Formats: sequence, structure tokens, C-alpha cells
Amino acid sequence: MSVSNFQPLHQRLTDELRSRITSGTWPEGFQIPSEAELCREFEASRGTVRQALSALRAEGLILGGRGKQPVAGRAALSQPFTTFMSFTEWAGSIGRVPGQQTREVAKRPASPDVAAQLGLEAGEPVVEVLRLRLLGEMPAMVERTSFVLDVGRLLFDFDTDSGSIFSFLKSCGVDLSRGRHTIDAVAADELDAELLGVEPGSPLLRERRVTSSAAGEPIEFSDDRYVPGLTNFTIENTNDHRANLVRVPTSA
Amino acid sequence: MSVSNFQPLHQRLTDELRSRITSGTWPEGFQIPSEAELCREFEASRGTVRQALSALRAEGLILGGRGKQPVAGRAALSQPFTTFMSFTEWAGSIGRVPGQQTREVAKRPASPDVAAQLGLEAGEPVVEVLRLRLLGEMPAMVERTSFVLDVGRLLFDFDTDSGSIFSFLKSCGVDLSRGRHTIDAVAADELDAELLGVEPGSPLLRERRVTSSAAGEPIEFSDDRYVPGLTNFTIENTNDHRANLVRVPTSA
DNA sequence: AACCGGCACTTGTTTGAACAAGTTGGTGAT
DNA sequence: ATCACCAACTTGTTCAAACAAGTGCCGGTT
Repeated sequence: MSVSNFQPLHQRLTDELRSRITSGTWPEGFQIPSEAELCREFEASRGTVRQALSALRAEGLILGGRGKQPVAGRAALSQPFTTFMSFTEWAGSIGRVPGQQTREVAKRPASPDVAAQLGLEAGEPVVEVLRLRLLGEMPAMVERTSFVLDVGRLLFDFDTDSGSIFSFLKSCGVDLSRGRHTIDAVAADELDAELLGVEPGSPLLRERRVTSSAAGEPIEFSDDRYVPGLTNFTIENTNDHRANLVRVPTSA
Repeated sequence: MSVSNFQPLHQRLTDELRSRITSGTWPEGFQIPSEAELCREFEASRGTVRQALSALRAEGLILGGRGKQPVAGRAALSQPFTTFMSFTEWAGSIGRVPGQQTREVAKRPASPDVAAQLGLEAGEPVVEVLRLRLLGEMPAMVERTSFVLDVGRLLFDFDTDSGSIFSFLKSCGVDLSRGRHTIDAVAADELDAELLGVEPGSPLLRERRVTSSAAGEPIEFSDDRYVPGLTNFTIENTNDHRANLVRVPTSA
């Protein structure tokens, strides 16, 4: 095994337990072994075991506790960061073939709206990509993305019809590690309607997203419009843990 | 202080630190005191301090670390469970006056769709409430909620125009501690259009929600349709922590 | 001046221990 | 048979200690 393969014990434990639940080895409602038993099985201390359990609890995969032994929850309602950020990776994870038709790659001055999202002055140059995304043969989403110039310039050396921009940028060493997503509904404009094959004015599910580095500098802003009925977003919420999820008044 | 006011140390620590960040005492980018300093200030052990920091990290309020001292993140992108679940409480938290006009409270057999969501047999009786929700004077949302009979029967003793059903049920001792939310876009039907004062066919932001007990038994299913432009949902996502958020293919 | 190594400091990981608090099941008295 | 109580579990909270690994600075060497 390569050195890069090393993961801390509590991480491997988390992954192992998660896989037991999502794979059905521990079906919903199954009474999970006690912490003491897990310590014996994995030869770890109780602190480490609890660290793993706490992570799964936050994902909603483990319920109950306090006196009682906890039970396994509904399988799998969470995605790792990359799967949620990358349309290509997501499509793969659900067994569909992703496709894309690039309509435009352009360097142009940022509009006031885009500039505000990226923390730039209006008029500073950005690189914008307009793509139609497909699931199999079906149009699923229109993607309008604006990149900060330093990152965007890399795209002129990349075939944006060939696959995932996200993983291409990752491989260039770009730090993409935080995302803020705003979800609402809009009426399809002329362009949306033409690309997606729907009536102008019909409802679309819109996700606007600012992706930034670990330190919080914005890298990318995207306006993605999904055909409803093909896609939705699902979120889980618990009394114990705050979810990174809010309902927001627009233009208060 | 009453006994019920007691909270474990790590909880109080979490709340105290969160308030320092959201209140601006520690502005965005501020370098947070080291763990050792926090231990001294709160007279707690390092494990307890780390437990608090870990919670804030998951909320996105603390960034960085590993060698460096971590810094405060963008303020407040999370809501406690109750604020997200209750329209009334949410409206209050943003300084608006919530309103509601009940159109119907009825006991009737569950439709196949509702039955499936609540884990019942189709045709078993449920209690359904149809309400128009307002922000100030403006129509903001149409709410179609179905309650399991045991809980729903309580509503016949409650004035559903007077305020929050959520907090009423809580006060009756009903265990509401988990929520699963599915967000997509739909076209307004005749009823939506009339109640919300929009054109039939215009886009609405829809949130469907199953609320369940800590043990996972469904209590309530709701179909809420928001006027777009008034409300949206915002979610934050990090490389380190899985978010309880997924993109889902509908009717795959 | 530029580079390099080491030191002091930080956070990350792991262990071990102790006590509090909730749940369950059995024992014994009624 | 039923009830009260206790004992043996469970998880929750908190402490203390040690080492690994990453960062930044300072001083010495080149």
C-alpha cells in the first residue's frame, strides 16, 4: 500500500461502519453492537469508537442511544463532497452516463452580480462557460459558470466536452473545498427552453453555487437550472445536530 | 436556575463560541485562541474544548487548522432544528410577522402517495390541513400537511389560525426530532395560483417533508409550495464533513 | 542576501480512566 | 400476579496524558 493510502483509525472505522449500514449488513432498525464490543472488535479505545459513531450519528445513519443501544437508521442520505459538487461524478454514482455540450467558453468582464458573488470589482475579467448537461441522451441541466481569471485560464487548455471541469481543476492543484448552495425556482427563459426542450416560462429548479478554497476565497460561481421531475435535492435534519441548511428570505 | 436549565459543559462552550462568532466579537478571518488558551479560559480539559470546536467546524463557523490556529468563518449559515421546521419560528427569527389562513382541517383516508410517505396502508385515515402562510401581508406559501391519526386528532382541539402547529404538538409531548426534506420545482396548479395570487403554471419552489420521531416513525408529511423570489434554501458544504444533502434522480 | 535546520508552538490522533445518567431485566415482597 | 427496588448493563460527559504531524520563526551557515 502506498503511503497516501494511510487514513487515521477513526476514519477507517467510520467508513467500515457506514458501509455495513448502507450495504444492508446492518439493516434499518438493527441494534448496533455496544461501544465496548466495537472496541474489542477493532482493537481501538472507546474514544476512537465514539468519534466514529458521532460522525455517523451526524449523517443520520445511527439513531437512539442513552442507555439503550443505538440502532441503524435509514440507509445512505449523504454524499461525499466531490459527488455533490461534480455533475459527472454524481451521474456515475447513480449508474447513468453523463454528457455535456459546450456552447461557449469566453473571457469577458464580470457582470455586477457575478462580481459580487466572487468578491471582485465589477468589470474585472472572468472566464465563463455555458454548457448543456445530459443524463444519457436526455437534457437535464443548463450550467452557466464563471471562474476567477487565475483558475479560468486553465480551461483554455481543456476540452470542456470531454468531462468533469471539477476533477480537471482538482488535478491542476486548485483548492476547491467549500461550497455554498442556494436553491430556488425560476421560469425558463428563451435559452433555457431551447436547450432543455421545454416551454418558455415553465418551472426550473435552480441551484446557484459559490465554490471556494479552504480559506474561503471564491473560485467559481455557477447558475445551474435543472429540468424538474428529473432531479431534486434531499436534506436530512435532526434535533441534536444543526444542519448546514437554512431557509432564507430573498431580497428582504 | 432550574434543573432543566442544565447543559453539559461542551454544549455551553459550543454556544458561547458560536455566539462570539455570529455576534461579530470574532469577525470573519479572526484568528481564534489556541485550544490551550480556551482550556485555561473555560477551565475545561482539551477534549471538551475540542468537542465544541468540532461542532462549530461542522457548521462551517471555523476554518483551517492543522499547525496553524484556525480562523473564524462567515457568520451563521445554520439554523437550529426548530427554526427550520417551524414557519412561525422562522418568520420570527428574521423579524417578520407570520400569518396563516386555514382553508381546511379534515379527517379522510390517506391517498396512496401520502400513505407511502407515512408508512401506512392506503386508505387508513389521516388528518389533513390546508393552510395559506403569510409573511406580513404577503402570501408566501401554501401548506398541505397530513398527520398520522394519533397525532392529527390533537389538532381538532387547536385553533390552526392562531399559530404554530409544530410548537403546539411539541407542547403536547409529541416527539418530532427528525426531518427529511425534498426540494424541487413545480408549476402552480389552480388552487396554488388562487391562494398565492400568481398565474397558473408559474414556477413554485416546493419542499416536501417527512417529519418523524427519534426512533424514525413518520408523524407528518407536508407539501409546501413557496412563491419564488420570496424564499430560498441555502446549504453549505465542506470537503471534510459530509453534508446531509444529496442530489437525487427522480423516478429513475 | 538567500538558504537551511532546528525549536517552539499549533492542531490531529489515540489511549486510559472515572463518574453520571438512562434502560432493562430479574428478585423478592406484597 | 403485581409492584417496587436493585443490579448490571448501556451511552454521555469529563478529565489527563502522550505522541505524530504541520507551521512559523529565528539564527546560523553559505
